[in-house]
Amino acid sequence: MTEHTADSADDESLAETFWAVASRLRRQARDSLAPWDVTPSQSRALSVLARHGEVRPGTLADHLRIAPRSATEVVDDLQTRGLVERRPDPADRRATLVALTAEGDRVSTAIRAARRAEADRFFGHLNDTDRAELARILRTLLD
Amino acid sequence: MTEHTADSADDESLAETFWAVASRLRRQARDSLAPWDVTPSQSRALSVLARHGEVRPGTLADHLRIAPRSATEVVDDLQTRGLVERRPDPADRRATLVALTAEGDRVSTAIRAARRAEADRFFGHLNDTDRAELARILRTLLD
DNA sequence: CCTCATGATGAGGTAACCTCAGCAATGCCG
DNA sequence: CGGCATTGCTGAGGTTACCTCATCATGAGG
Repeated sequence: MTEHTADSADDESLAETFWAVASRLRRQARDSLAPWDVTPSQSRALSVLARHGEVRPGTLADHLRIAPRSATEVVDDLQTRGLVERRPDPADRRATLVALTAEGDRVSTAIRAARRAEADRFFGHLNDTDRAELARILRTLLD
Repeated sequence: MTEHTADSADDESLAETFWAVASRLRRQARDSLAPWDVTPSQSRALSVLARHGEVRPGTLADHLRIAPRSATEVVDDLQTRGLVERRPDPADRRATLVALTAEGDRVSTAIRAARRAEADRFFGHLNDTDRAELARILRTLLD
């Protein structure tokens, strides 16, 4: 009936192993954000803003790969926490520009450092060779 | 004493690459479930039931690593779709046993096959050596 | 047999998304 | 240049997959 090769079963458990790693990494990422009381999606938005400077909500949505309406929501939350501000786009009166506040910049930088430390800790269990191999293999999967 | 070499930036991008792969894999998994109109969390529950036979909601929750209350919810959904049934636990009148219906068993088997095919397709882009390496390295990360 | 623990579930909440409508400003085309 | 579709944002309301806390029945130990 379900006569399959040993490779198939391996692939299935490979996916399972992959998800187990993902879940551990996700938990660690979440924990590392705790000190700033910022959710993962807010943190993603902050990092886009840090990388790209002021952008319109729609552009932010593109970078985050979410619907424009959802970007509005994330910006609302960040604005409530005083981490970003909205100002009119001088080039288009329909549009709004979202920019980090000084506090937002500070928090974003701190989170970036924490994220790096977290990745160090997580992937630091591998030796240099394995880390390079993992990076190479993962990139292969992204073609 | 995580004395590490100057690879911090690499580790960060390694995490990013990992998440990019994860998101691609997740999307493929979601698509492969579409024919059965079953959500990912329902599919996880079905697979636990297929593996373990009839279990109590609480046990199901343990396997899924969710709160017992949330397991009740998943079971409700699956029951509405006719994929599982509840029956009283003869050993404890407080408890309920959740079991796959015939239809649930059929769907669960089909999903398992689809999942295997999906994993084949996804990790099939790697040669045997890389696949083995990936599996080994991921397992290393799970200590 | 009385109390505490356990199993399930109702009620209600949250994060992070979504679509669809509506409004204002813009860009283009004849 | 006037009309009209398009673009940018956001209100309203929905979904998924979780959560906690309270409640109620049953079970188990002293």
